[in-house]
Amino acid sequence: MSTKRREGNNRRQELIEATLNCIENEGIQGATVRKVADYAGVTNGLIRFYFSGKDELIRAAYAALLEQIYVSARANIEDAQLPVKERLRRFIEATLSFPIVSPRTVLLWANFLPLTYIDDEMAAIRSEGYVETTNILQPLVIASLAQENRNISEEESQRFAIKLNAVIDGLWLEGSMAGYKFQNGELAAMGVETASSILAINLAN
Amino acid sequence: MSTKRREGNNRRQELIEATLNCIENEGIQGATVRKVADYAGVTNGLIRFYFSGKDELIRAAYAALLEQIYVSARANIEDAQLPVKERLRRFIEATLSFPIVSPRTVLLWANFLPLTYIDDEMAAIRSEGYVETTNILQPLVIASLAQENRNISEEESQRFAIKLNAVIDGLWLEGSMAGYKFQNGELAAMGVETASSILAINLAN
DNA sequence: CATAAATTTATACACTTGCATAATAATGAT
DNA sequence: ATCATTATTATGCAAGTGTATAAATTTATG
Repeated sequence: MSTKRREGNNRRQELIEATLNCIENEGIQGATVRKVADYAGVTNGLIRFYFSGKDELIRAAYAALLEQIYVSARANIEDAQLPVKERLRRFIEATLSFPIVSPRTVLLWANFLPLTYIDDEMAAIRSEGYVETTNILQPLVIASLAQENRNISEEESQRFAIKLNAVIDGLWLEGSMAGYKFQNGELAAMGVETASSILAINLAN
Repeated sequence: MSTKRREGNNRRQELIEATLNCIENEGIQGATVRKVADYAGVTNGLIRFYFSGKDELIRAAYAALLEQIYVSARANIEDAQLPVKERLRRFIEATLSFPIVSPRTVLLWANFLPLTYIDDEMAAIRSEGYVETTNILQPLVIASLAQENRNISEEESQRFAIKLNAVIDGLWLEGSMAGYKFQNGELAAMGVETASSILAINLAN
């Protein structure tokens, strides 16, 4: 009676990846259901079998993109054993390295961003992850400065977090769009340098 | 024989503004020739009278947006009489204030950006202005540091410019997308603060 | 194997898209 | 005022859009 799911069936995930590839290459305008189906090597009707419609497909692709970014950003900082300054440094380095730094990521990000101002559900997907990311930096800042006996107010730590976040975002943009300017690891090093200047602390290893 | 242009005829500029308004509200997908015509209060056929096609309209709108941004960014820094540090400070402040900092500007920027990866002519429009902007910061950095008897290499000044540009871009994004977080002038002040930290110089007035 | 369920394709439809073209209105020159 | 030029609308069309539906195929299960 109970219908078993066929194993190895990852069509849904394949369609999501095809959507991201299609948007990367053709833009959000060019990402029609037929072209997405082409990218996935199936016919367009199949999309309606796995998704209620194009809107749900786009939303799922956006959520998947943000998830991929968050996973990459948090890589190597989960280890609670690490010194906080090292965790902060690793977070900056991960965010300023491949695959977050890439034309693909920034292109997908730019293509989806306007949709979050038009579609409430897209806005919700964005804000979910936004809170998550914001809450990473501020505690690391507070802890890193506390290690140097610098106790700062809640407001100060928030401003530090905003500044660090801005540097990271800006370097991410530049590195993604003009990657030829930077050698391997140079962008991440500049991020750590700048963060050190802002916090008046030495984050380099 | 010579056909005089009717005075007060700014239809072309109106259509460009209508395009920007339409993209801001409906996204690049929603910006069809018919909707743009609606925004301008004319019928869709008229667009083909002033533009060879939709592509040319979009390109003209993008060029107009960039021009508006550059004009705002360069406001108040042209005066060669001003001390260089003040010019640098004013550039940062202008870039981190309305109208550059606004949901509209960041939305339009994000909507156009992907097109510059698909359409070569759009790419050309972007790179024209890109060079212009990049060449503002670096000379100001060199001159500002020289005033403090700090002579730096070409490479160093370039890295400083990239860092400053990153901070400005990142704060611009944050301020445009989460403007409720900042009081009047707070964002610009944070930009000047951060730039001061990066350059190890006092830019505040 | 036989049969039902799950998956995929094929086809059609109503609607939107950019663009072309002709008709109409407004303006300028003589 | 008349006429040519400029500006604007009205209408139509071929191609592309998302979606619905039924047919066909593959897979799982007895």
